Amino acid sequence: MGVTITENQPVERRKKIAKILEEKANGLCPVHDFLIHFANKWSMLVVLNLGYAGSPRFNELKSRVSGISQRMLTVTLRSLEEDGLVTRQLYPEIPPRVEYQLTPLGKSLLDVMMGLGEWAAKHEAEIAKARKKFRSRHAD
Amino acid sequence: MGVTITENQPVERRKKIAKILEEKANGLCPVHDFLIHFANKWSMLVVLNLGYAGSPRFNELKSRVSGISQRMLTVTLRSLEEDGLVTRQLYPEIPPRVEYQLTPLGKSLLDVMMGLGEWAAKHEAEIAKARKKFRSRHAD
DNA sequence: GCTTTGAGTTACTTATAGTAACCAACTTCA
DNA sequence: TGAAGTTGGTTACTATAAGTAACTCAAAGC
Repeated sequence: MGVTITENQPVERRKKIAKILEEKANGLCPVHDFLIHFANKWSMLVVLNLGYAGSPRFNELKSRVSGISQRMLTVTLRSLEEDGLVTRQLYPEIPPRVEYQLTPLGKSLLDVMMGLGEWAAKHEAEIAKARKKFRSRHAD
Repeated sequence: MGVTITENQPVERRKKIAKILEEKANGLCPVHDFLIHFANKWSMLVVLNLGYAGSPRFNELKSRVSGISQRMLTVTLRSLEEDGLVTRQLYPEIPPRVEYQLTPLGKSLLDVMMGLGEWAAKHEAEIAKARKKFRSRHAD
């Protein structure tokens, strides 16, 4: 009843996260370092979409990830490839055919990302409500 | 053995995510809409740090979230407050005292974020290896 | 030859992140 | 008296990243 939600989190888990966040390998904690590359909407949406699309071709992926431009899809895919989350298979035909796929590492991240996607979908209305409230309070 | 990791994901779950990503309320899918606000390293790191810091004051949080500037912390906290993830408690003293705290909504997101943090820590070395490999292949 | 095709580039504009200096108003110390 | 320190910010500016639109390549089809 008066129990807060974080208390559902095992204390051990919270302690571990605290430790990770304080840890610094070559100047940055691993979470920070990863988020620098990955914490942007296109990377996340591309991983999420690759999760159920199999091994789509470039344009197929482009039409799935609604709103993304050709350039940003290229940039995002290169970055994911660099981090070892995605493979790029080029078939040297003309016009070219290129297929993208999650690596095992990418698939393991997908599991976590799906949680985030589900959270976003579940709490959509609550967030919208909060924004509305905030804006009416801060309107002048 | 030859089984890929995504196959560990129940098919039902993948289908649901696919549906969510295609869904469009006022032009955007809820995941996209949420990520526009939240998919940046500072928001994620602030939520993660608030997760174990209780209700820290502004400067306390600033020193925890390593590398964040005063301005970006302010901007990030306002955005989190707007989305209903964080509360801001101002005590009108001088010098001022302000305490930040995750809301229940913020705490529910924390659960998911901890998964992401743990993933990043676990796969740090693998990512570093992939980056090195990518760079040596693409060096000219 | 002119058009289409897929998977990108390139050049350019706009938005966001990052840096450094400044502020308010009260307390402490000299 | 008056200079310096305190906290939680702003403001003005620069650097980086995202977004937009036009262009490319090499072959196939008309």
